[in-house]
Amino acid sequence: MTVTLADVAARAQVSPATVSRVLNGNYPVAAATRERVLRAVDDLDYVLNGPASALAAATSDLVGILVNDIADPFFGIMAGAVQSEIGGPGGRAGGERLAVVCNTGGSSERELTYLTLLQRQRAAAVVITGGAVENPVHAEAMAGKLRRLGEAGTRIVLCGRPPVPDTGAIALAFDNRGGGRRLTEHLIGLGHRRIGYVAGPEERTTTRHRLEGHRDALKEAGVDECATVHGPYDRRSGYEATRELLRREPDLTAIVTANDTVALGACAALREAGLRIPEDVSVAGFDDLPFSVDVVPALTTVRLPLHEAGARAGRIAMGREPEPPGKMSVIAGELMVRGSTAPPRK
Amino acid sequence: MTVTLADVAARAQVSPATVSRVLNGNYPVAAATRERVLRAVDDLDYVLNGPASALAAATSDLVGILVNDIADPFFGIMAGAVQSEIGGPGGRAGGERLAVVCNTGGSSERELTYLTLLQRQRAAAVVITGGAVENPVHAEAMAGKLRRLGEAGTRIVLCGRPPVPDTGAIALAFDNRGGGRRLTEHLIGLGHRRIGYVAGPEERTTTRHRLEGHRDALKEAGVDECATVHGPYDRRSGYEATRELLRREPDLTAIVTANDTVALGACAALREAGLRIPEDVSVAGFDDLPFSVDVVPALTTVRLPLHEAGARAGRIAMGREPEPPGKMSVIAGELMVRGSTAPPRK
DNA sequence: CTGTTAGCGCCTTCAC
DNA sequence: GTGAAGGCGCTAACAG
Repeated sequence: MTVTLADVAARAQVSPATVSRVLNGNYPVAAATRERVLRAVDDLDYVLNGPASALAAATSDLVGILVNDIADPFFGIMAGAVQSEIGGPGGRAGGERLAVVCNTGGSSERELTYLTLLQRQRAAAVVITGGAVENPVHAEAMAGKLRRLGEAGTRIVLCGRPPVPDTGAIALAFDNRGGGRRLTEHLIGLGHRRIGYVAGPEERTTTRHRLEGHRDALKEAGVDECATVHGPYDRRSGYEATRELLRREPDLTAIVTANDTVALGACAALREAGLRIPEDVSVAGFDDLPFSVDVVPALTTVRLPLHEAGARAGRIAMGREPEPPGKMSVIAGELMVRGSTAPPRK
Repeated sequence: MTVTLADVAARAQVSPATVSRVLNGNYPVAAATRERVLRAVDDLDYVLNGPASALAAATSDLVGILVNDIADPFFGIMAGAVQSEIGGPGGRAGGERLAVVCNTGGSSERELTYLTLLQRQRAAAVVITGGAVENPVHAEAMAGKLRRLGEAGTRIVLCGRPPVPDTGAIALAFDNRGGGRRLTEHLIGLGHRRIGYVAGPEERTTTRHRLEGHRDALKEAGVDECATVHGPYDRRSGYEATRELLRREPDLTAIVTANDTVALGACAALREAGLRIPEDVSVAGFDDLPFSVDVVPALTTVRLPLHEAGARAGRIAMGREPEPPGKMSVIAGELMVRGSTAPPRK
């Protein structure tokens, strides 16, 4: 059968409690005894039973990370950063915590389901990345779930979405509105007046805030809004939405997109239509994913410090960094002007 | 305090055993009773205690996924695919299994550490993605660890690395050698004779196999090997290695790289040196990541069916797809000829 | 510093 | 179809 802590205790001629203390290192144990125990562990190839200790100690070494899509670098970068900060000393027996990555696909039901699953695991913490779905019913359910998780002792950090009041969750929000605004201001500054917009899916905070920033900039400059098309945050959506935009507004001179991935699709559609970037049409993205500097022309975009934000979320989740005042912090984006935007042709 | 199964039982006026049976659905229970139990669960907002059931049942709902770097789409795509196949009916109480993603950073020690951690969690299965480190000591340790994991009932699937004999692990290996060979054959066919190679880190199966394929093609065509530089699988390495190559072999007409990400760095270095792609120098990648079709010129590369491979690994890990004969299957890559390669200038 | 004693919350034979 | 009882493997007070 599988070797247990009792077997180790027997071989080391100590009590099970002592073995437990050695393994968890949270208690003074004589050096000689520790040696003996460690040797026994080694001899027997003993591996602690995680569920058993989690049950007895009422905590676990699991940290949940909710993402829309782990294959998307936007989320992959944040997840990796969270992960890099949750290990190290501090946890039980070795201090290594494990990251449970949950792909929600952007569905609010799956989000809730995964939170329940993590609650079931008695996760030590949960980091929720990406924007939220804006729907009163779901928001209500979400708030309740977060509250219960928090009461059960799970620390919750939102990374890239607005706070959820009265839940105890810490929020690190990106300044999507400000970024969207600066992007469009940049275009207007170059002389563009007909600016198409490929937005993300509706009913999502990220989509709304970026779009609002865009509209703020237009309004302030007294420029009329051109066409806006919504779609998922993927390349294909950028491609199709751009074709649609070109159909509806043949005279546009610039396109702002929901994010860099969408921008890639937009560029492909423009080229296919025989339009040059940026000579005929300027294109702007959002996020500044790693590939964005390598496409030709390099993409003008808003850099979001995804790695830093994820790392910070991880540290806060582990209690290794103080919570921001008011349990909320806004992370700014940085406008990156590159080759994909230029003044419009006369 | 936290509500337990006993509380639910009391409220539904049944025994704890019955509640357990309803929740796990593995046992006949009268419809009326089930109703009552379910209502009580709802009323009390009861959430099963995962560690407790894992302890009692000696199994868990966790599936481990080892990756080098989750922020790299190569791994993100596979991890997402695995994840999409491990849910659904079959597990305990709801059937949802959780994916524990472990970033090894390519370190063999961390790989071993994570396997131990997953063993501790009594993971139902483990999928190990990416190439292996080729080092006798580590290989030995690895084989032992996999064997013990297997004996403890954890199913193991290797996705993208060669088999480890006598461990019971299933292997889905990519045909890196064949892909590398076809890529170089393509270049030779275009007329290239001075082909530089930016390889991945040494002592890794992926690196070695791709390089061997390259050399096989050279030898068969009677073409001398030009320079080869090793480095990590990242953009920066491609950039630096390419500068090094240009210094050592100014007359090269093509560069083959370890993967698409490295190819991006190579392209940047070439452009910086005032060289046009593909007019002055052809560039080829490997993997066919999503962005590779969007860079300009689009990258000639070898497409690996990452999503399909990951999904299959997930299904095999869950016992939902029969094991390949001989516990091993080779997955072919497909040569994608695009704009980044062309005949050399005369 | 170390041993003893109770559980942690659930599942699973075994009877009814 | 349902209840009763024991134990999964470990930890956390208490004593000493």
